[in-house]
Amino acid sequence: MRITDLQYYLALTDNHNFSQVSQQFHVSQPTVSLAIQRLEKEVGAQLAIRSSHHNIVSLTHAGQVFAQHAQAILEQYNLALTEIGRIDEQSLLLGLPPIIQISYFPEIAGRLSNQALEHLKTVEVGAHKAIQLLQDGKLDASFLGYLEAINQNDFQVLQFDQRPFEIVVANDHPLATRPTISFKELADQNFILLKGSFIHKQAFEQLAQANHLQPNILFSSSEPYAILNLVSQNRGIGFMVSSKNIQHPDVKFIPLSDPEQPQLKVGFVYRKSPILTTEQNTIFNEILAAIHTPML
Amino acid sequence: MRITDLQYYLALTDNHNFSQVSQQFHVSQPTVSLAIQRLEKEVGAQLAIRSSHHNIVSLTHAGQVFAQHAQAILEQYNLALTEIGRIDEQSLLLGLPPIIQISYFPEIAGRLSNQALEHLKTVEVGAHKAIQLLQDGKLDASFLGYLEAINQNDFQVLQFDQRPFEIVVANDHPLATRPTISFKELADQNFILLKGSFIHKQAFEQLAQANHLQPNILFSSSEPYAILNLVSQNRGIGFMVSSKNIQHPDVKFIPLSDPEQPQLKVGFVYRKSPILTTEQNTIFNEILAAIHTPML
DNA sequence: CAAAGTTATTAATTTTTTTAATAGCAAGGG
DNA sequence: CCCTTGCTATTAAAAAAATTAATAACTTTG
Repeated sequence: MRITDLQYYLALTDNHNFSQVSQQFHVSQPTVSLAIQRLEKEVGAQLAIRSSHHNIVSLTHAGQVFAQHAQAILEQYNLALTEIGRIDEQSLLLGLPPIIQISYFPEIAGRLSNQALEHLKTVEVGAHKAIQLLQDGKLDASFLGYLEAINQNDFQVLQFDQRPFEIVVANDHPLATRPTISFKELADQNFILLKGSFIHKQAFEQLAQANHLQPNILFSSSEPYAILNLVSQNRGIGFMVSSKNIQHPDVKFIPLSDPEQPQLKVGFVYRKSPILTTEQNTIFNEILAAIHTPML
Repeated sequence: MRITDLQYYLALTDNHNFSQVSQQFHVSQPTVSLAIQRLEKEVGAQLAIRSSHHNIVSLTHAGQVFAQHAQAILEQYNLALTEIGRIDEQSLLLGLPPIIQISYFPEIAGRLSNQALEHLKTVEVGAHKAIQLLQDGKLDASFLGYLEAINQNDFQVLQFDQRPFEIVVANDHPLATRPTISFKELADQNFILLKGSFIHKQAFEQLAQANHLQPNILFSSSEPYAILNLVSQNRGIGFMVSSKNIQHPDVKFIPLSDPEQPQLKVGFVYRKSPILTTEQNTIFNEILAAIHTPML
C-alpha cells in the first residue's frame, strides 16, 4: 500500500469522480482507476461503487470504513513530515496564550537560564489553537489558560496555578474601599475588558449569566495597561486576573465574593512521550522545573 | 512511501541490523538497505546511523521521531484490515463484562427485537480489555462496568445506570433485621465474593482500605447463585450489586451505610463516529434506545 | 439515436524494486 | 599483522510494478 494511492482514494471520497481526481494529481485517469483497484485487492473488499452514470461514485460500507483509516494514516504521514522538517531548528517552539504572556511568562522566563531563553521561541495562541498545533506537530509544547479541566488523551496537561478573576477600580472609585464585591452589585457599571483573551470573555459571560445580568461593556483593549489607565480615570471598571506583573498606582484589584466564580487555570501541555534533542530536552526540563516552583 | 518500507524500518528499530531484518521478511539485504534509503530520501533526513561495526545501527533524532509515526501508521493500517475483514459478518459484536451480563443484560435483551438479538454477538470482556479491543477494531461497541468515570478521547461513553454495592446475608443471620450496615461492622465476617469480576473485587478492596480492615474472604465463585446459596446456608456473607435478576428466597440484600461508598457505574461505549451497515445501525439504535430507558 | 461523460481494459513504455554479486569497512582472533 | 567474520553499500541486470495513450464499453441526456 502506497501513500499516493491513499491520497487518490481520499480525493475520490471527496470528489466521487475518477477523472477529476486524476486531473487533480496530474496523472492519467487509468492511474487512479488502477490505484483504487490495487487498494481494493489489498484490503480484500470493494471500496467504491462505480457507475458510468455522470458524477456518481459512491462508497461501499468497507469504503467508508477505509476512508477513515486512510485519513488517519495520511494525517500521521503529514505529521511525520512536518515534525521531521522542524528538527533542524534546535529551538523549542512554545505556544503562549496572551494572558499567560502577560501574567505568568515574565516570572517563568526569569527562572530560565540565558541558554534556554535564547533557544526558546514562542507563538501566540489560544488554548484551542494550541492543542490543534500540538496535534499537527507544529508546536513542541504550550502554555494554556482555561476555566474547565482539559482532557486530552495523547497529551500531558500539568496545571501549575489557578487564580480568581478580580474587579479593578480606581482608587477614588466608591467601591474602592470594599474588601470584596459580588458580581451582581456591578449591574450598572461600565466594563473595560481585555480584548483577544477568550478566557476573560468566557469567565465574564459565565458570571453575567449566573447573575442574570447583561453588563455593559464600554471598551475592550488588548493592552492591559490601557485598561488600567482608563480605569484609573474612572471611565469604567476592569475585570482581570490579578498578577504582580500588572500593576498601576491609581487602581485597586478587589476580589469577587460570589460563591461560584470562574478560576483561571494555568497549565503546561505537551505530548506524552515527546522525542526531543538533548538541547531541547534541557530547555524543556528547565521549564518544568520553573513551573513546579509556586508562582507569586 | 510504502507500508512494507515502514515495516522494514520498524523491524530495524527493534533489530538494529539490516541483514536480520532482511531475513525476517525473506528478502535480500539490499532490499532493506534501499528501502531505508528511500524513506530517508522521502522524509528528507537521515534516520539510521550505520556502522559496519558488528550489530550497531542506531537511530538519529529524526529516526526516533519517525519511528513513532511509522508505528502509528502501521497500527492504523492493521486496524483498517481487521475492521474491513469483520464487515462481512452482519452482526454487531458487543463486549459484555460478566457483571453486566448477569445484572443488566437480561433486562436490556428483553427490550430488543428478535431481529436485533439474532444478529447480536457478545464477547465476555472486562472494561480494560473492552477498550483495548475497540481500539483494535475487534469490537463494535461494549458495555462497561466501572467505579471511576472513564475518559477516552476517541470514544463515546454513555453512563446509563449507577447502583451501590450491597451486603447479602441469610434471612436468619443476626444482621438480617438491620436496614443498613456499615462496612466496618463486618470485620469478623467471612465473605463470599464474585470471582472474575474485577469491579467487585476493586470495590470491596476500596471499602476495606477506607475502613482499615482486612476482611476474610472465604470463597469466590463466578456463579452468583452459588454465592447466594452459600450465603443462605450461613457459610458467609456476600458483597454484590443488587439486581432484580439475582434473587434468592432465603437471602436479603442490605445497603451499606458508609458515607463514601463505591458505586457500580454502568455504561455503553463506542467509537465516536462509528461506521455501520444499515443492519448494524438498526441493532445499534435499538440498544441505545434500550439503555436510555431507566433500568429497574 | 447521437453526444457527452464516465470508468475499465489493454498493450507498450517507463519507472521502480529486487536481486545476486561484490566491494568495502571495522573488529577480533590467531 | 593478516585473515576471518559480520556487517552495509553499490553495482548492473532482471523482475515487477506503475503509468500511459488509445480505446472499449457503458449510461444518461437531449
